[in-house]
Amino acid sequence: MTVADVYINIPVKSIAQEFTYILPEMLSQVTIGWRVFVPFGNVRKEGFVTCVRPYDPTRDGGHALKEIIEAVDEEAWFSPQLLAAAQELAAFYLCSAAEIMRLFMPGKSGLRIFPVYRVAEDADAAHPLLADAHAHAVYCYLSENGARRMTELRRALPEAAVDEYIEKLLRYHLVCREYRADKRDKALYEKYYTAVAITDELLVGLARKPAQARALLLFREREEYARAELDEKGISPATIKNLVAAGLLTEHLRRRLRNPYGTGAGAARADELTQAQRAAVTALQEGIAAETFHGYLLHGVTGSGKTRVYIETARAVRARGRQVVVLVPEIALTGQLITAFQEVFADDIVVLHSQLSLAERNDSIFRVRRGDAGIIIGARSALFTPANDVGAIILDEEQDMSYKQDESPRYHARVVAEILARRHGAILVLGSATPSLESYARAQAGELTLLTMPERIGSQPLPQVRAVDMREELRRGRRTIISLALRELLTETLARHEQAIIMLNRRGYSTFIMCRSCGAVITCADCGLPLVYHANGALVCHHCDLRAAVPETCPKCGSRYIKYFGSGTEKLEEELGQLLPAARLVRMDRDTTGRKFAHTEILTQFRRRNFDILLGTQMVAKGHDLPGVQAVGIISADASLNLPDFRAAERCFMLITQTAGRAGRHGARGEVIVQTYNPEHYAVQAALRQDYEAFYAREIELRRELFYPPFSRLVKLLFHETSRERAWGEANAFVRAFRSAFAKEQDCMLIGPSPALIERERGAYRFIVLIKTDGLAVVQNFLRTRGLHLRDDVAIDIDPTAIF
DNA sequence: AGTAGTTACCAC
DNA sequence: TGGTAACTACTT
Repeated sequence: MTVADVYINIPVKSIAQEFTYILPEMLSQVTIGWRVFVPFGNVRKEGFVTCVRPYDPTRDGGHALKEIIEAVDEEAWFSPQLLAAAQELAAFYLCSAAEIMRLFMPGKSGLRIFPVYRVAEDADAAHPLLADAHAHAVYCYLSENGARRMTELRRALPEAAVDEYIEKLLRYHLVCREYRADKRDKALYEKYYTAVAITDELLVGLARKPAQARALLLFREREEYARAELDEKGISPATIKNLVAAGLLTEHLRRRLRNPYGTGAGAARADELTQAQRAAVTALQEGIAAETFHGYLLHGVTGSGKTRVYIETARAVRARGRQVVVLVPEIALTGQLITAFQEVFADDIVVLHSQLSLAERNDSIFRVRRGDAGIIIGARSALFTPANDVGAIILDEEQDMSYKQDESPRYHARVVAEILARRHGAILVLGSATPSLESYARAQAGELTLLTMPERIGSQPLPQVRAVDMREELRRGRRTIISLALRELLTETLARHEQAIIMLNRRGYSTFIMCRSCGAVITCADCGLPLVYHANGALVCHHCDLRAAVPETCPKCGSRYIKYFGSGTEKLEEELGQLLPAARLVRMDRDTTGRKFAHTEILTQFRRRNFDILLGTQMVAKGHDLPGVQAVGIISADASLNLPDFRAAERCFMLITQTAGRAGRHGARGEVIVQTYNPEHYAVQAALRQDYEAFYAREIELRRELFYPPFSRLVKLLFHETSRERAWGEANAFVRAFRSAFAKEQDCMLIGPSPALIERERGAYRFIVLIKTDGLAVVQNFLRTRGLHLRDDVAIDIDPTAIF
């Protein structure tokens, strides 16, 4: 007898283990990496096969084994390498393997599992419950029609309170519930037609069937038509049907792949590579030829042409027949990358990100698996394409914090990319104008090969960056968001018919509202964060999206002196409108980009010069190529400097440098104004000079002194419980255990427990314990042995981006 | 996650 | 005593 070890596709810690099933002979094709349909408890679930082996009585004899019901696909979903990578990731992030494997399929599961109800075999038709008219109606419907879904029952018996009576019928075992599954991958098929040889004789024979003759004539011009094409040409379905019946046309089914991005021209106009680009490409080509893992850090200033290097990398990988994954931090950035790649690779590209529909993602994956497309472009989820022979993984803007997923499993795309690249024997290319400290330190240490592109293409100068000291503005009595200098720059820019970007990293109108009498800030009832006032009149919690009305009186002291403080993008938009009434403004923040492709629309409109000023949160700063922009204003890049976060300076430096990089990429030298309350801060200073090395040199010393990454790795533990005391107690119990186990280790520091910034969430109190270590594996093992990863009240975050 | 079985507590 | 809500154990 053969058995299979299976992970159940349920993202729950307490069943993060393999379950053994009998593999029936019918399913002998099933091996490692297949998706299967299995009974689990009283339900049926999707599972992933991790091992197929002979029955072993000592191991499997302890309990009765159930049989695998079905295979989900016609082939394995996971190659052995991908399965191994998933297991390695699960071990690293201390989550269940199923949680990682779910990432590899659109919609987290290949099956839609639903219950159906049917009359039980041994049902007692004389049961007293059936005296009830409703119960009887439901029972009769099921005995006449067989197993039926709840939705159908509700529709068929609207009077009968079906939900309630099904519950009762189940309880008395008159009806039973079973589970069926549908494949969620709904392939789209199109009908195609081909004709037999069309002779004149044949057409004469059809003289009395003019519609059929007309249809057949079409096939003299072309061999094959799709159903829709015939439809367009006015051939009726009946005519087609008759021709098929007469054997004159043959019908074929072909899978149609949805492709929301269309296909590109493939008309590559190849500009000469710059010297720096050539050097980088040559080094990368060597790595590609070796077909073993090697990591590169491509450090190129904004406008140095990193995209071109990615394209040449992809070209070299494709020449060897291997696949390429190209990641950008946000869906909004896929657009321009796709355009650039389509010029070279035409339809050898698939796009994958979470905003596509399930069907579109499934079709994209199908194209990759069939080998129709070798270049996968997308946001971090595109890493989890079941591609079997990847030669290069490229992360653009590798420093971007959105590469970290902030819900479970809390993976970082950079870590996942490296693990996958090692398994595939692929190269890893991390590209950035402002590399993360972690990556730059690794490059310095020789773990990654550093490729530098210090100049913009065509010797275009970097923009000129000036600081405006906002304390000075205030002293001169100017209280507006826009400083005098920025206002002048904008006026000049508009007069020259050029475009400008203004970045203010807070959305909404006023960022908090406070009582003037008692100083109480109005906070979110659910999570305790200050509520943000929006121009539509609502108070919004930017964490949990709770909406509230502005209170008439202070909830604490009852006074009526409630005032608005702080400025967000909405107020900025209003002020700009008053300051520059002729300017055409467009705002881009989370509130204006809710819809699918809204980002792209705004940016396209702006590129077409339908607007003069693009204002928004940090999303305006991210890598968009906007040729008309000569001026950039950064309203308060240093607001984050006050946060209790060791990455505050890094964030500030990167935000200024990245935003400034949008200015003057084509033609004249751009101008940037940075409004700041901390003009002498080293991060601001270095950003003004756009001097990455200077910033790095200063920052890395601070990190060394404080034992923060890259000198340590962080593990964040979040203890959450409905009872504040229990949460606090559990956190402290862990701290005691940790301290006694690691008493002698100097390379392991523990901070906390301390209340989380979001003190409450969904009714739970939250405490944070932060571990700094240079022996990450030892800490991971400690957590595993103590079973922390199986506890429902503890969330483990390896390499957290936010530590509060 | 989802279920079935158990316990606790209310109404009568 | 019955009926429900809250809690717990378990899934191969």
